[in-house]
Amino acid sequence: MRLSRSFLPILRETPKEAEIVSHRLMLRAGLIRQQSAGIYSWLPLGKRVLANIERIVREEQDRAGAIEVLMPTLQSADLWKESGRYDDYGKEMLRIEDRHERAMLYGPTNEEMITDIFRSYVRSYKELPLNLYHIQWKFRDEVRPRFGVMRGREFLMKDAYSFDIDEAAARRAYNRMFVAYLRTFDRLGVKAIPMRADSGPIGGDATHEFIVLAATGESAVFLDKAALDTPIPPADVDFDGDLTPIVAAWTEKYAATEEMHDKAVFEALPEDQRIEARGIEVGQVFYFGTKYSEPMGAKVTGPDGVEHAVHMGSYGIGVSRLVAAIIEASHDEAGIIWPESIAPYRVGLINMKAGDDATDTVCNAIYERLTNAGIEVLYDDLDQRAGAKFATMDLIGLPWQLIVGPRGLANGEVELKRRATGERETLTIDAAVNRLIAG
RNA sequence: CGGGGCAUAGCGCAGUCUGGUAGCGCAUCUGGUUUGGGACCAGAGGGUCGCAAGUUCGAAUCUUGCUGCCCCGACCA
Repeated sequence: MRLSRSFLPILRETPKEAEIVSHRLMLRAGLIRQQSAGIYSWLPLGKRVLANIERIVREEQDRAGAIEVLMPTLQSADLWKESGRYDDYGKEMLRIEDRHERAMLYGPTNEEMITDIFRSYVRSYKELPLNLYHIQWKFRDEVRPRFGVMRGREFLMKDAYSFDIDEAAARRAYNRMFVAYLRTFDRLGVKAIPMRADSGPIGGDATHEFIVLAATGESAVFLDKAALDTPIPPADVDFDGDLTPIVAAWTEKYAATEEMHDKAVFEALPEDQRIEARGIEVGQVFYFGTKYSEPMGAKVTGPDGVEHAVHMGSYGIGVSRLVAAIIEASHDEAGIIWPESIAPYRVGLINMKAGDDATDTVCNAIYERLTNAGIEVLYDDLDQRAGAKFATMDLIGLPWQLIVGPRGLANGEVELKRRATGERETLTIDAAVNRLIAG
């Protein structure tokens, strides 16, 4: 994409409403625009990041055997009356009336709807296990939305729902999502640690929150340092096999949110192994048994010829929140530092003297070669001063900057800068292009 | 939902106390000089001062009501 033809409204000054760094940077780098409290438009650069996160989430869900669907944002109140949550949910649920005065709502989550889909079609245990997910906008009318998309009212979430014949099978489904989440967050370039979370009446280890450590995180967390070095399962992990050793490797190390914190256990750890930090919840996995299948009549016939209410779990990833969480965990004074996997473009090509025939020609050639090689390039072809170009490129945080100017071209050279480290290397044009193509 | 704060040009702000022609910086546009870390000079455009009512000869400024937004807390992906 040529900068001259794109829409990248960057801000030099920080709008005053933005308090935390991710929010400031998202506004300044032109990722989002606030439309109302907790409600945002996604501008081109932000949209690309969101799409990249979605892509990785989707790949890992698919790998783990989950199947994508798409449910609507607006739901009928009837289903929620069946589960009893229409009255329980409270003011967080945005209630709407249509022209026929039917009670509707903007979905804050989809357990009821997915359970309805399931019960409409599935009759036999032979069709299990089943895990359906979608990536869709949710609305929760938060009392106090804040920190930009970190706690918005409208947010993009991946939510998966598993259906199994019994608790043992549901545990396996839980483990599949647990492992998928480890891989997903790792690929997104963040360290998200699964932590024991408050599971309400169900008890046990039926739920984990995946938390990214960041100073501006909303919750206090406590963990064993060893959790940070626990290996991430490989891409060829066998989701049909026994995943309990992987899950156990993570869950046996101490890691808990404030609500679940057990001081005695934590302090039994050697002092240099204890980490007290703050974190951002980016995902949660939850086993809740027959909480919805029972009241909503989602049953299958088992091998015993008897109908069983299915055991369910739900698994969420805050896709839009992740954008903010990743920035919180990866930025510096100058701006965002995108992990390669989700960067809106991999390379920022900077033409130091737009309008100069020689530099224009070289830039165009490089742009074409990289683009043809499938590399996403944002080409800064604007006629601006060097300082402004560097500042913009640092702000939007593309992993690589390829700097092309008359000074270097005199020797047939360009400069390649790594955003994360600031390292610069002077290379021939070919060497630089090949380096980027080689990855 | 309790407490606090803010609302003036696209963005950041001054002016409000003490009523009297709406200002500054950045951004934008034009011309020129510049050109490797947010240039300089000259000129220009851009505002129902959040909305409504009131007080007054006169309201950004005083009064009342409303709305929007932000922060702290309680609550939550």
